[in-house]
Amino acid sequence: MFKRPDKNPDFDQIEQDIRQFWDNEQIFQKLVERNKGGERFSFIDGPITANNPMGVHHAWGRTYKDAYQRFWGLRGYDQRFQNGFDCQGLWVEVEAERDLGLNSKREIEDFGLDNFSKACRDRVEKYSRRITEQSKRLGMWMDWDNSYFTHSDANVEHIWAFLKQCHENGWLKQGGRVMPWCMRCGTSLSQHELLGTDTYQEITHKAVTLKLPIRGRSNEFILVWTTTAWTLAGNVACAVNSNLDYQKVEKNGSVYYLSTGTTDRVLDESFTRLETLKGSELVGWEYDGPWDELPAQSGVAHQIINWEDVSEEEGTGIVHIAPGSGAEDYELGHQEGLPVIVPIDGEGKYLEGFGDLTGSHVLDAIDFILDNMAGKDYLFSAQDYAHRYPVCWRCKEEIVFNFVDEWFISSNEIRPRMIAASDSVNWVPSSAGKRMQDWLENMGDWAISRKRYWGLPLPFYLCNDSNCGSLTVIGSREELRSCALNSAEVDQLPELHRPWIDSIEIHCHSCGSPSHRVPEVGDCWLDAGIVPFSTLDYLYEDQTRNDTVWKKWFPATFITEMREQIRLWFYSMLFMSVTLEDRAPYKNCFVYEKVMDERGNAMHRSFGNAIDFDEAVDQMGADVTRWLFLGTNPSTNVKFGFTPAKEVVRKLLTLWNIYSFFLTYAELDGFDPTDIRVPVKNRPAMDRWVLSRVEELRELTEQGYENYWIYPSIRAIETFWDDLSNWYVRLNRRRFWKSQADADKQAAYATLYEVLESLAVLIAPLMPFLAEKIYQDVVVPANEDAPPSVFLNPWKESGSYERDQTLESEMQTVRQVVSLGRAARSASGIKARQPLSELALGLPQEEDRTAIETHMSIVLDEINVKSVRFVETGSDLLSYELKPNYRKLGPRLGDKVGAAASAIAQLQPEKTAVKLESGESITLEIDGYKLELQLEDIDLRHKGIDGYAVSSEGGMVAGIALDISPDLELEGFSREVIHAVQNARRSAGLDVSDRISLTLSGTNIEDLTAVFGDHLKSEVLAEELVIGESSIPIDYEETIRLDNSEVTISVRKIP
RNA sequence: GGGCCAUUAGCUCAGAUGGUUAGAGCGCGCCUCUGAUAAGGGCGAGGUCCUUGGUUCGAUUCCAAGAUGGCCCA
Repeated sequence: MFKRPDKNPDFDQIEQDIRQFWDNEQIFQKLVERNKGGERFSFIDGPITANNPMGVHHAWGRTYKDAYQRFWGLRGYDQRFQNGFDCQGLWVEVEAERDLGLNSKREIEDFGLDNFSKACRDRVEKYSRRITEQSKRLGMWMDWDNSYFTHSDANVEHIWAFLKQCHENGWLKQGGRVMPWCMRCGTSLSQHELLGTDTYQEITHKAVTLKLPIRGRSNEFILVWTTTAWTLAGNVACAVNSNLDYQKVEKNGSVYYLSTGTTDRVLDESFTRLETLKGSELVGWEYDGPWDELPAQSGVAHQIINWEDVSEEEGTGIVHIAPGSGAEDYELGHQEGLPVIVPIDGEGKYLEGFGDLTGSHVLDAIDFILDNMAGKDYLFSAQDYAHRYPVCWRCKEEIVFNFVDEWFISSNEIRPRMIAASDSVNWVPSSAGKRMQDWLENMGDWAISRKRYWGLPLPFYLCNDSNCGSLTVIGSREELRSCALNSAEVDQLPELHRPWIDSIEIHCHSCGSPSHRVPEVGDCWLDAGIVPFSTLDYLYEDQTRNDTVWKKWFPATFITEMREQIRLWFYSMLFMSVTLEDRAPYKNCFVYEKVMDERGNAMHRSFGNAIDFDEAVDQMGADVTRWLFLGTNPSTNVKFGFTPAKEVVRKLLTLWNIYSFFLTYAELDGFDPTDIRVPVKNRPAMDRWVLSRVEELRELTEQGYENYWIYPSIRAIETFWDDLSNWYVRLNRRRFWKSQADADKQAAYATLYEVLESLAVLIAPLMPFLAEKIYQDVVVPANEDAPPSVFLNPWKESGSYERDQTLESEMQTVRQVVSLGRAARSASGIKARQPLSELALGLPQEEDRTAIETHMSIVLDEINVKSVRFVETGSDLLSYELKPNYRKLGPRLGDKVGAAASAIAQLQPEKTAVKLESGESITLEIDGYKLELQLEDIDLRHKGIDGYAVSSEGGMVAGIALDISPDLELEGFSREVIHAVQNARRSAGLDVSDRISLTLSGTNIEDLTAVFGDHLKSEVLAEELVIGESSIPIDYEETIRLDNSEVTISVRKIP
């Protein structure tokens, strides 16, 4: 039967044991099997990057993923439990490069693309295994042998099909654009890659102000400011805002132009204002470019143009325009018909045609550039300038903006369809949906190409015949095979990756000439975005049938990730799904925030405040980690650390103590839960109350699970087990340890057993280990028919027990009155152990009095009084306060309510109270109106009781009678002695069930034992009570001093 | 410039369909209980519920503007 638990739980050991148990007994497999064919809960896992061990920030999301999947599993829903790994793209490449000691694209190519691809593949295989183990440690249940990997051929093929669809829709375009570009990685970054949290850093650049000669006006210059001096070699124009005012100034003998708002900042010394001009007056002026002598600059006419976005916040109000090196510059240049000069190559080195600059790197060229400008006397000033500047999200090198050829998917046609699809999704919290809408309204074309290696090979084939040059987009491996010059080569491909696939050539769909694949690979968000299709065999079954895997599981019932995924995974899935199926691929999308350290700062390795996942679970345990995450409001950052974890442990110990209490006595008593003979309706009110509370909790928690908003339930569960511990167990302890094995004891055991069983199931998805532990120790040993795991125990739908709301509210009143009574006792200054004669209560509400009468024994016990007296309204003892009931009177009286309030304050409270209580109404006169008031219109508050130590709250008042009769005094003495004996037992090291022989001597002991001897014996499990000197050997003796007596206690254990 | 979120006790955070005494935990001071306890209970100190307007009989709660902080876009 039951085993007594360890006093101090070793959570780590428990979790290991439970995990072992699940493995040995194949519990997860049994669950999956049991639920097969049931209603479906389709979860799609956002792939975790298999590039490093998982961190605590992953653990937050994975806790949610596991909790909701376990919940729907408990309820019998069929699920796929498929985990996903993100396996290719720049982030994997960067880590693989680091491992291999490579530091540029050339070194990768020298190393060999086949070797490099293998290294990348090895890396993701290694870390996917590692993450799998870590996830198991967290308690995550997944079908780990069936995880998906985004570098799989299936994934590649499904993306090809998507891209082909885009091409057929006419959305695919190749074009030159200015893109954020990482010179180290040698690739451009997409819009969403640029926007991550770690993608801006404080960087210091030289801020350069040039004075460029204006043509046809000798000794007159425009002042131009830039923080990217390397782009000056691509300057083709300067822009002013035609609406701004500009100044012509004289300084040190030269004449300069700059905007009025910037003069004081730019010209820190003395200068003379000569003239004010509108920006529009400057438009059309020609000036000498900074690098006119370069071949790349030949034929460029440098002019001042208008641009309304020019502001005065920085610089001079005259902006240098380099369409090859800035996105806005490019747009503007395009409108104005300006030439595009591209100064650098992919590594950041100046191209041919840039004179002495050619071959030097933009990050190293600044000194040369400054010297050169100074030599031409173009340099007005230069100083260090620190600002937030974008860096590569993967390798942290600073990026540049560079004009490159990339592939794009046009977003204009799909935009309204995506907005509509997003609108159909239940976003939790709803602000996530607003963010998605905002993102969709502003999204640019999707830049899908990367000039890299380990990634999706874009299936774009360009005809080798320059007269044709047609683009063929391949939609599947089979199509590639049928179009290939040599189909056998396709059959021999080890995988659909570079470099192997690069050697395949196909027939141009237009002219039949050989066509070659473009060298680019795809954005990794294509890889992740396709999974609602690729993992469900979308291409591999006939989707006109109704019984396909995809039809069964698409769209996902539920997905969840952290908020930045709105513009990443949620976005790319939505894009692809709307393209292919014109609908959202998920129904409920739950979004949470970020993991911070316990003080709310971002976790960084360099700050020393980062916590490794392994360290976290090892030290706090998986259940505690999970509980900490689950209890956080998901729309705020979680403050994660060992200090908050300690608090969680403390809360968990309350639950542990209840479990431990139950097992201790159930073992002693040999309680048999399969033989419960007391039906719930025949049990004491306390039992029915706590069972009703479980039911309330079940309803609330179930809603939390169903609405993907579980965190308020965490608090409710904590409150429940606190009530269970400090109200139910504390008040009912005696029922468990008393010696008679009667129906009352049966009822107590049965009730606590049922509560623990229910609670274990309720919390199982949240803290699976402790829940399973409780279930294994409380439910399984005593019941052969019990399912072997808490997770195979069917979820009891709400309503399986009746709630008793009357009883719940009665108990609420009782607890309120007990609390008041305690406060009154505290005010009396009399020790709680001393019984007193009377608790006087003034309770204005009839139902409150009824509640106290119904549960009188609880009140008497808790306050340690012999009787309760209700002090009736009108009694001289009671004082009152009358307040208007605003809820009633407000709507009825409108702006007269203030006048009514002052009239009520004038009333004589005692008389009015009696009148109202007897059912009569009273009449007030306000502003000439007669106002009739009933009892319900007045908030009648009892304030004090004369002659008692009192406490009052919310209109209730409790008073303690202060007089102590000799009988009461003796009883108080007996309780002191019992308490002292109990302490002695403990000091003697006795077990709670040991029987003793007890010897007492001291003042008044005879009087005491004459009245309370038997009671005393039964309380302390004494079989024998001797007064006076002990004649037998003893195990322990002590003398204690009470108020005005001294008692010697001797204890001997009876074997 | 636009969007989203937050602002409540020393700290961390709940909460109120709008009703006149706004809560918890931690921390602090005093008291107390204990035959489940790494515990528990009571009392106390500590709040302009960010500001200003509006709606309303009544606003900390709803609306608007602003401030501060965070996130996102341009």
